[in-house]
Amino acid sequence: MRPSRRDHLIDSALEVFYRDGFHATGIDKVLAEAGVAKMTLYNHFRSKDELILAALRRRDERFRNWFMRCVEARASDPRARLLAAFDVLGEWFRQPDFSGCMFINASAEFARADSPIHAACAEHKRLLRDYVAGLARAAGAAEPAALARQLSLLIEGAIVTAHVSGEKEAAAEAKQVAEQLLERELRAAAT
Amino acid sequence: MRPSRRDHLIDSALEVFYRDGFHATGIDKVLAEAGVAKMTLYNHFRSKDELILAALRRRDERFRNWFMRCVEARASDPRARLLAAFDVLGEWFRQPDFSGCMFINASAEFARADSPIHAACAEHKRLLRDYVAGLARAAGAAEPAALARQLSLLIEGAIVTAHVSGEKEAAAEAKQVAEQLLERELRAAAT
DNA sequence: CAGCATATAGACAGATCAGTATAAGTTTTC
DNA sequence: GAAAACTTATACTGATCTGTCTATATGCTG
Repeated sequence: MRPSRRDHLIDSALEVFYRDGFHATGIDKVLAEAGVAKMTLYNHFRSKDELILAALRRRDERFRNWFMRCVEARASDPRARLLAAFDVLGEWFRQPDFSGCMFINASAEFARADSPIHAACAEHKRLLRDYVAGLARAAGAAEPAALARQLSLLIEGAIVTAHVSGEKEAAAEAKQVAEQLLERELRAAAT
Repeated sequence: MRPSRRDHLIDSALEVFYRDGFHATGIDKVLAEAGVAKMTLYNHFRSKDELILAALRRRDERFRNWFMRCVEARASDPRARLLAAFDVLGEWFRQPDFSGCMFINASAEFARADSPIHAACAEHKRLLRDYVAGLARAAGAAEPAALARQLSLLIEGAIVTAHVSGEKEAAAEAKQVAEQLLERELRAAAT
């Protein structure tokens, strides 16, 4: 039992839900993709929603790891890393299976703020912004939290624009704005 | 035939699809909401997807009208109007039935770029950005198209943040960034 | 009033949905 | 190697899905 059935099930769910959406995807499609029996699924998860939650948790872990690794491989200086984040976004947008942010998509389908799925999406966004805030602090920003909120607006905007309008260059445009923000913020911190 | 059945059907579809999502909403729920027979629906629309398209078209028309009216009521100077747009966003986010941008939500559920529904969403975003570009041009921006793309990134980012994370203040934060962009862009145009 | 377009309710098709039940088979573990 | 835990296939529930069919009723128009 190396790649446990449970793990494999989550991976298949992740792929299918990201590609085709949550409500549009039936349990049977996930099972076929995973090559696993239905009872196995319901042995490991109470319901479809719990499987969705597990898939989102895995996506959060994988995506943030991938993102941070890429950022840190591209630059070592914290200021440069803040800008490199937008280059990584551009790389993501150009991946052939790019289909927007899975958490924005999930929030669209589970719109009630009290849904556990929606809450998981908000949590993902919070963690990503915390990472940006950490870089901003390391870069010596006067107000790292405020800068992180501003940069995150640009990040979310670029993701949406890349997905809805297919404009992969949104990452580069967001980067230009980010440069202005950084310049001003670090100038302010220097005084 | 004053408020025609067709119109009423589109209005009901608009409301229910926006509130509950597209795939999660059955035709029967729309019919119950509209108080209309099923055959009437299929007399006016080929399929559920065509009804969704009609609802999105109406939403596009209504939303853009509402948005532009609000912006123009809040300020008369083009530069001030560009900033007022973010105040209008904040007003939108605080509406009790706010559930994100219907077009971002639709793009999440209909992710394939070749879907007519997805295309309608891209078109809506294009039209909204064109409006911003018009204001930017009137404000005397050196590069109104580029400024509009940047401001649109902030708009989309604010919408997503307000919906996913429930942070209605995202509009005000985006406005602060917009002020910096405007200052620089109009300074550049003055030289 | 006659005629025509449209709307109605309701049943129906056939597919798919999430989730359960059962009984046989396979692994793991002790 | 036997017991315990897990996985399998298949069938089944009962609900819901989109879309069709029919037969009746309503309302507008000439």
